[in-house]
Formats: sequence, C-alpha cells, structure tokens
Amino acid sequence: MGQRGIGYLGGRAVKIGYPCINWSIGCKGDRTFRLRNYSEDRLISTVRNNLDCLLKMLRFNVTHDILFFRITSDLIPFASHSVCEFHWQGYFRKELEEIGGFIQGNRIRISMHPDQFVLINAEDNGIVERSIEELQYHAEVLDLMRLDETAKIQIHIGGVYKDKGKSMKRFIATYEGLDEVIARRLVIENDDTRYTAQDCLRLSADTGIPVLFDTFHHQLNGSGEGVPEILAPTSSTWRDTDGLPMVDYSTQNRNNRKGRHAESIDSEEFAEFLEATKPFDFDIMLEIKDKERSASKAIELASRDARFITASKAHA
DNA sequence: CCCTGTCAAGTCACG
DNA sequence: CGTGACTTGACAGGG
Repeated sequence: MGQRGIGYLGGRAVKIGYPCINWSIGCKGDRTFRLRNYSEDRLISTVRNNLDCLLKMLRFNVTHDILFFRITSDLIPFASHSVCEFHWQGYFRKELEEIGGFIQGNRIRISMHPDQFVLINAEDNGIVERSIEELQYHAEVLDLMRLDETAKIQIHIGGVYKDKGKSMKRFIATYEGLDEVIARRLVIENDDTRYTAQDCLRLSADTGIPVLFDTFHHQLNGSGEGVPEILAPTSSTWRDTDGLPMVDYSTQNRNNRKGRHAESIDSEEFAEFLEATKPFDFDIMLEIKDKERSASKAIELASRDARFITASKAHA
C-alpha cells in the first residue's frame, strides 16, 4: 500500500493506454444508433461489430505494447435502458469470454468509464436507480469477460446541488448498499468542476473506495497541491486486490478553450510527468484525441523508465 | 452523396 | 417550468 517499489519485480509494472477508440485500424468499436431505431436485429448487428472491433483493437494494442485500455460504454448500446429486453449476456457469452481470455492472456489492464449522467447520489431516486442499472451493465460486461477485481469502473461523484456535504452523505449511503459485483470494481475520479482529489480522498476515507487521480482535472480543479503530493494519498487508497492505481493523464489543448483535451501528447511535458512521479507505480490512461498515436509516443518515452513493461515481458 | 439537426441519460443558470 | 449551455462525434433523415 502507499508508495510501491520501482520496477516490475513481483509482476507489477506500469502500463500505458488510451480510451475506447482506435483511429488507425479501420473499425469502430463504439457504434450505436438512435433509440427510435431500436430493434433486436439492430442491437445484435451493432454489438457484433463492436465486439469484433474491440478484439481487433486489443490485438493491435498488444503488438504496440499498449497494455491498458478503456472499453467504451457504448459496447452494448441501450443495455441498461428499459427498451432493451434482449438477453445479450447469453447471446454474446462466447464472444465476451473470448475477449476476456485475450485480455487475461496478455495481462491487459481494463477500465470502463460510464458517462456523467451516472449519479448514485442524485436527489431524484429514479436517477439513482437508472445509474445503478447502468453500473450493473458495466459490471456484467467485465464479469462475463471473467476479469478479476483489477478491472475497474470509474465514475465522477457529482450530484452536488449546491451542498457537497449532503451529496457526499448520499453517495456513501448508496455506495454501502451497492451489490458487491459493482462495489468491488467501482472507483472515484476527481472532476474538473466539483469534486477535487481531496474531496475524493475524504469520501475514500469513509468508504474505502479507491481514488483514480486525473492530472488534468486536478490542474483545473485542485487545491494547489503538486502532483506527487496528491499521488501519494490517492495511490494508497488502492488495495493489492485492486491492482496498481490508475491515473488519467491529459493536457490542455493549446488552441482551444479551457478544459479541452490536447490533440496530441506533449513529449516534454510527459517526460517531466514521468520524472516527477518516479516514486510511484500506476497505470496511465492517456486522454488525448489522437489515441493510439500518443500512446505509442508515450510508450517510447517511457521505455527508458524502469517502471514500464512491454507486452513480451508481461507475457512471460 | 452531402448537409445539418439531433441525440437516453446528467446539472446548472437563467427568464 | 422550459430552454440552452456544457461538449462531441456521428447517426440519420431530407434535399
């Protein structure tokens, strides 16, 4: 717990990845459709495409030493919506198992990130119920892939309504009642306007929930702490069974308004980040527009870093 | 084929 | 109470 040793002795090592979309392999694994066009056929063909593409992306990633990946929430469109009565869990069981087998065989780290509308602490109970349904869907995907507890579902806390204290109380109350299949995978992430990393740590102290640190959100909505200062406490919220801490890394788009992600990774900034965070082991999710290109650049930069691991080493 | 309005869900500000 | 901003690509209907 807390600061971990450098290097991959003991089977731990830093992995780098990107979320959801790969621009270079010619397929899209997050295809969806409009609710009014919902049909079982449409769902099946879309999911089949998404699962095929997901496996292709994972194969691509392994050949490029990209061993961390965020699976899109659009994998099964409308999975948690009442319109969906189709038992996709059974229909796609084999495909999900196959993908899960590939993930485990190559020691790929997996995360999922439900959208902002997932609020387990909303004042409206209907929103809470729908949010839990959505989390259930995410957990089912990872369970059907037979991934262990290190595969995480990250959410923002939200649901402030001008009273963070009450918001936190509601979060704790709902969290404590969550089914274990969800709770074991759930982690909280600091966001860019409401919950700072310190807020997340406060909530973690009460619930034991791990804190996923987002560097960019911390820049926009932090309390002035440097990255290493905040990485120490957030890292120690991850138990051994949770796997290495996850960190979302991104930088400001220079041309655009505040809050916009950069188009491509800034090599110098990333090298500085690696240097500044030397005492810590964590898996890095690059939230950068050009996805796998920046991931490859980052891996190139990290390849001299003793914490980093390649696919062949992970395989051994 | 291209153009463009719209999209499951969320909050918040405003009139 | 209703509407638009937030933010984003892409779906999908109309021309």
